[in-house]
Amino acid sequence: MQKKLTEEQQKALLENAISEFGERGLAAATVSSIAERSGISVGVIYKYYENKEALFEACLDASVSLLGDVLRSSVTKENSLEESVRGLIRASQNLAREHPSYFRMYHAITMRPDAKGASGYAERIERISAEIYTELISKAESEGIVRKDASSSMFAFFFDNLLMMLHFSYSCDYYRHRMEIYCGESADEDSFDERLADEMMKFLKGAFGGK
Amino acid sequence: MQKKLTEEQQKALLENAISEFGERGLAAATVSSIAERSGISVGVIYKYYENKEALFEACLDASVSLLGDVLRSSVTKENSLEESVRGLIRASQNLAREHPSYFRMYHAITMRPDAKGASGYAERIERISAEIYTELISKAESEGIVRKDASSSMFAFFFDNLLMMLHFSYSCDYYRHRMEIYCGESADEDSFDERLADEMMKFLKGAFGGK
Amino acid sequence: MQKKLTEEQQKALLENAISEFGERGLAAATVSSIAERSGISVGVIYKYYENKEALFEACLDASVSLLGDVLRSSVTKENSLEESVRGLIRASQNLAREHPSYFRMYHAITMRPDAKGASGYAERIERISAEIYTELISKAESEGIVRKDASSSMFAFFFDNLLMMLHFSYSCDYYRHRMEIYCGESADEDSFDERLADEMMKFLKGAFGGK
Amino acid sequence: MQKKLTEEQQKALLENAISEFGERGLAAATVSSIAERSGISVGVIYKYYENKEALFEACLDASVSLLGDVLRSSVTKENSLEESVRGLIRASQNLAREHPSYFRMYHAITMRPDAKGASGYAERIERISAEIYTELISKAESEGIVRKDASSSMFAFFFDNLLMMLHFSYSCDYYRHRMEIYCGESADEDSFDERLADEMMKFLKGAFGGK
DNA sequence: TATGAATGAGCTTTCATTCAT
DNA sequence: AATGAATGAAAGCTCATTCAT
Repeated sequence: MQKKLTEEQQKALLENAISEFGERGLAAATVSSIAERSGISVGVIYKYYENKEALFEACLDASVSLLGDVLRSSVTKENSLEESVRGLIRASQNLAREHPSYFRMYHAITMRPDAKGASGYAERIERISAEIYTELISKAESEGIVRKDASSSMFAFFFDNLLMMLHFSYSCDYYRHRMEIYCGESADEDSFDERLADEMMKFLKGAFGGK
Repeated sequence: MQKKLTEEQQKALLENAISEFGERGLAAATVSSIAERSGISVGVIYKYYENKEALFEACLDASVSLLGDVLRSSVTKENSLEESVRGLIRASQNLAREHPSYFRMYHAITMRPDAKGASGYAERIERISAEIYTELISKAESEGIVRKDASSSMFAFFFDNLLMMLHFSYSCDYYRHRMEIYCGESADEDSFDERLADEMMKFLKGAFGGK
Repeated sequence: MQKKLTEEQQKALLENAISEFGERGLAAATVSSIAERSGISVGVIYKYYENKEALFEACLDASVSLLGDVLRSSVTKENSLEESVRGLIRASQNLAREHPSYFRMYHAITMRPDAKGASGYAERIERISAEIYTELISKAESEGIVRKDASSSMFAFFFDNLLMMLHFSYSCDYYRHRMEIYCGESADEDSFDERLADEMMKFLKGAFGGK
Repeated sequence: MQKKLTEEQQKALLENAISEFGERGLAAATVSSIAERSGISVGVIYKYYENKEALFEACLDASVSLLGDVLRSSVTKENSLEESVRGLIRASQNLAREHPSYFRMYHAITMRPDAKGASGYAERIERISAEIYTELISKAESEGIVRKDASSSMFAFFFDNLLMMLHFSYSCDYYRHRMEIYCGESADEDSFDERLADEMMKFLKGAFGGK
């Protein structure tokens, strides 16, 4: 017995919970498995979180925060639009390789039918996206690259969709496998990520550049 | 007591199971709820499917088949490339509005970490996509619209990603909400679907047409 | 596995639950112990009763019903007031010896602080007493034995108090022991019950008859 | 951290434990709630009492002592028999209104089926009663009021029963409600207590005076 | 010596699965 | 062959008790 969960243990708890939830989903994850992974007792989890649901929410929070931080930081004022978008893609690839569970958590929410939980998170998560896209659009305008015949909001939607699928493709077994089918077996090599980023930039430039 | 589950009852079972799994996910769905929805007994489900898992797999199979059929049928030889792609988009929108659970099932697959289930399904599903894309590419070639500087496989991947997100956006609460944030609250009006299809076509034409 | 809990098993379940609750009280009683005593599985209890609380309520109902039936039947129209009261005492003694748990259940409710549970039962239980006392009072009036200087409602209260303590004295270990201290070690002999009834009649006659 | 629980803190602990046990019963009461009520830590309770059970026993002891003290003191040598009995009744009413938990504790003992706890307490408690009744009887004899045809031990038993029910009627929700049904809704007014005492005296005088 | 967080056994409840009818 | 009640393993959660500080 220890006097108190150390800072590390608390972090580990959250990290392990994210893994468990990411792997099994809210319903199938078990609190005792999370406790075991974390080397602590079941009971103590309930000292920190009211119940399994609350732990899940905390995991979402943590994931969303981290994702937000990383993605936001790749869109700096110094970079050009093109550099920013490429930075976003590369950061996504790296982050998803390192913390696949964070994205799987994200993926997991989207299954929930309830407006309360799911939609509440939608707001929270999209607020991050919004910040990023606002920045990108101002860049785009200052660089004079704005296709006039397009709905910028829908194009932003498509862009975000592509990014999101990139996240899943790098973090969920299924999507990774699918990506390999499309893009070849070299999916875990490092150069692959560069190549994919290149192609995605081409795709986006064409889409946004218009004719 | 009935002689045997009729064809209709078996179909209803699958349909209801898809709804239940689509709504709650594998873990949270209950066999007895499925039985109840279907107006049959729990016991008989176990005569047709070894266990809950097997029923789930059958639902995946059924969903994938149906989606495949519908999507394939929207890419006919008679149509031009543009007509085919637009057909794919419109069919996806309609199908997802009518049978959201089919897509949610699809979504559910992607949660599974195991190579057995997930990867097996990846093959199965992508075989369908492959057929479609083979057809599309042959159209593209015959129409002389092939951007030469692009990796066609990766561009196909991006295209499929966009389509997939379209599916989710029309079938999962979370993604629908997100789409509304991007594209406005009119998301359930009929004209909205047309408009979105238009914009998506523009996006794709730019991307594939390149400069 | 049986097709269905037989009528006997259902009765046994209730009976055993009454014993368990009577012995340990609501909080300390365990559902699995009740299942074990009854030779059935835990799960099936939840098919018959929504939860432990509901089972407890059902036990109260059953106890109260039985007590009511027995006590009511000992106050028949044919009997005189004196015979009726004595009948009530003797019936109480016998019933409490045979079904101590029924009275312990009764005793158990009285611990509950909530007006909802406890008071609701108070009404239900006292309705039974009310019927009995109404009958007794009409007998008393017809026999011309009514002390005029007394509050009949309060005297009824005292009488019921004495009867209640009689119940507890015959069904709870503590009260039995206490009765033995007062009335001698012969408390479980049969003649003792007769003697006690005699003395109680004397006590009551004095009280009600006045001087 | 304090040096040692002060006298007051120890008393408060006992007092609060009595309240908690009185309100919830042994099983439902929680040690940490008692600690919280008392402004001390859980751990220290285990320095003073081996376990929850032991604390409960100590609470019983304390309750019984207090009740004994108060009741004994209302039967003083100076008072006549009648004054003493009335004093006992009035003291019971007041005490039960002020310290309902003490009586609920007492009530709680009676639930315990074990000879160890329950019977041991019976002895302890009845020793107190014994002292009181010895005093009362000597008064009765000196006043020449002794009904010769009655078993004095059984009559004492009945008398104590009435007193006990009085205690419960003033301290437990259930019994209070029941008393209101019998004696009217005015049960919490002060004059009510007087009236009830009067009637009880009449009842007892009749019973003991006999014809 | 007091603290109060950690422990983990144990309780209630659910539900996949079985099998007597 | 279908039924649906019974089974019982397993989960979430609580709280008496311990012990590092």
